[in-house]
Amino acid sequence: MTEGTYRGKPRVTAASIAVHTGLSRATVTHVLNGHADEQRIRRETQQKVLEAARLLGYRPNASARALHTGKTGTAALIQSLSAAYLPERLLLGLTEALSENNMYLTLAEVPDAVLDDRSYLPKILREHTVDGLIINRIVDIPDSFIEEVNRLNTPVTFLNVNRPWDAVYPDDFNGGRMAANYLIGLGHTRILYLGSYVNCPLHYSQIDRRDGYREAMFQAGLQQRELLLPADPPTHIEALNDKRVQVMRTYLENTPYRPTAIVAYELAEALAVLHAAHQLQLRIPQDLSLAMFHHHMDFRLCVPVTTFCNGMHIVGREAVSLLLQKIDTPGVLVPSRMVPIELIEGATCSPPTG
Amino acid sequence: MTEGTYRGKPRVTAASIAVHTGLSRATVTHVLNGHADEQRIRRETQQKVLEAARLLGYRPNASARALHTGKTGTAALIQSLSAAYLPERLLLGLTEALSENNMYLTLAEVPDAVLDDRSYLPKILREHTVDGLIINRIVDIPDSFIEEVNRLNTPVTFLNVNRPWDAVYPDDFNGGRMAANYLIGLGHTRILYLGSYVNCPLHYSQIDRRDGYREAMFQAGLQQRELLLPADPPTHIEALNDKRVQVMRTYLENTPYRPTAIVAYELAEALAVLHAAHQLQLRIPQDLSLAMFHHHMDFRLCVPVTTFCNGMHIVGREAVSLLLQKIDTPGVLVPSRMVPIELIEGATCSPPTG
DNA sequence: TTGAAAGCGTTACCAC
DNA sequence: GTGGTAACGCTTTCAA
Repeated sequence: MTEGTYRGKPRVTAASIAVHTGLSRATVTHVLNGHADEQRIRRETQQKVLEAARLLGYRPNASARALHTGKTGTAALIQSLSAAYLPERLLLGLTEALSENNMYLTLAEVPDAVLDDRSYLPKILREHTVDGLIINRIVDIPDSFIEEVNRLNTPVTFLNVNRPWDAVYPDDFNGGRMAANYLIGLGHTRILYLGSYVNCPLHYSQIDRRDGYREAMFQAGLQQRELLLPADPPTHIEALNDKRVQVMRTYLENTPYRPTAIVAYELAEALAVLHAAHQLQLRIPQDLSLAMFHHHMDFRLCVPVTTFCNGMHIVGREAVSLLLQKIDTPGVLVPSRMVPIELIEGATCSPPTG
Repeated sequence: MTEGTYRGKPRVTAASIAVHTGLSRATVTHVLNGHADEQRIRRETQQKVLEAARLLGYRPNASARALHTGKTGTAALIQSLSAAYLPERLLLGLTEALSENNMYLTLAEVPDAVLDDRSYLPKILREHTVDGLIINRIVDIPDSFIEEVNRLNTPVTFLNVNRPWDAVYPDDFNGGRMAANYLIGLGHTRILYLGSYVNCPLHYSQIDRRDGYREAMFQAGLQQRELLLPADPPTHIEALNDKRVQVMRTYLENTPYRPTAIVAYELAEALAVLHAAHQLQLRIPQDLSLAMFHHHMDFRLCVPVTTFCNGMHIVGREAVSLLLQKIDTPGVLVPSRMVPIELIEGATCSPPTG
């Protein structure tokens, strides 16, 4: 018996079609793969094959093809379970670009413990399942992990990490400069950079945005001011009396020469500003301008906060393009690509009054 | 030559190990698959095999295994490109549960156009690439699409859609009741249900939450009040003068016997309430209590809004469990599972004052 | 304990 | 134009 079964129904393979049409397997696959004309197969025969395929509900078996071609047609997105940064647009950019190349994205969350244990590799890396890996901003990737990955001989691209090779990430340094210069251009001189304390090693974006801000302020001959809010509230209870808003309010109340504009590292900091300002009856933007970094302009906030957008959609697409390049010509180091930050004007910035 | 090459380096297969150790292929795979003891293979031999595997950097080829077993070890998440609802916790629940069963999640976004064109099936459905499909809340799934999917003989689970079979979704009707009863329990009598107009067919959750609210109010002998905000602002310009907040404010200002509590359909509606209340100098919760539905308590808002949480993490896990069941015993209809809504108390609800 | 061999569904080369 | 056939890497049954 040459035909397997599935759920009681016969499994339809290329062979089934051959049997059904009375042709050979080769002829069938030639037609199915579009080599029909090249092989000068009769129109009539082609029709017969296609008709049979449709009739029988033939679906090619991807595993079999993969076994033969050596390509699975998938890329894996690897990220740490606890600290995943996966905005919808990033996901969209990745799947979209992969799909345009007839590939799929496979998700592989990695428990953090694994990253520390140098002897253990996650299953997706221990097997030969994907054509390439996209490693997404694993905080403080251990060298041992990178080493293991390199030994795999599988093409790898890094996402949202500022490595010199094989990475795609937003140009946050220039973003920081842009944000500061934008406010300077509006006439502000007392501009605060607002970040947060974190419990883990700094992400490059935390450094670069701030440094870009510093550079712009320096160039303009303005005094740099920086404030760090307490770390994000980890638990429910702490959220109830949000320390972060409190710190922000205290700062705005007590600082001599109160800033007239703020560059916020991310949405979380911007929200703290909005709340503190509300509590202090400071009007935005009349009394205080606010700009932030984020992956999109979030309309649901009801306040269109002027946003320096880190183009995650493009980051995703570029990452795929870089990965495909590495799959095509393996073994070469590709210079990293930076994606420009883009300003989306909102309603929270205006020239300083008074 | 029996060994293929990849990037100039020899490709390591089970055969390589056999050659390297001087054993047969079968012995090697027996050891590799843990059938060693069962096959009573010498300890010493086992060691030799494992050692060689480690040394050569052997990684089993998933395609080859899949070809033989008929299982690829992946499930596809199918969703419409435009209206994807993919909270992180849902994704986490899915990947987590799949990973516990040694499976992966493959993402397959489907352009909306495809859903309308009954003759066209997305690539992932046209091929035999995954063991099962998880179809996520595709707004208004056309019957023709369901029909096509059923013809595939591939196990399917639906997510966030209230179908009687093969679906997993939050119990939004009971959620609506819970929310209303919670506020009633606090002593409120003037409770508003707040939704939004939408441009597409209603999602079941929009109906069920409201109906649950209605039922609870009816049971308590209280008057039902409902307000629909204008549709979400689609463009930047419209966001600048947010109609939604305006409508909300007008309502709160002008309604006789202003509600003392509001049940909001989702975060977006809750934010409109928060902003309108601010503008009207209404204190929350003293002057106005607020509860909403969402997939988690969003701490970044700085206001811990009392949240009726739709347990997307569990929904994801249950969907996988249901899918696995369908993969194991194909062809049977499985009754859908509803996931209970869970209350997470915040700081926006209190007994009415005055 | 170990080895030989068949087969999974596709592809592609090489005869006819 | 068409039809054998080997190969991809793995699993599993059956002999030895």
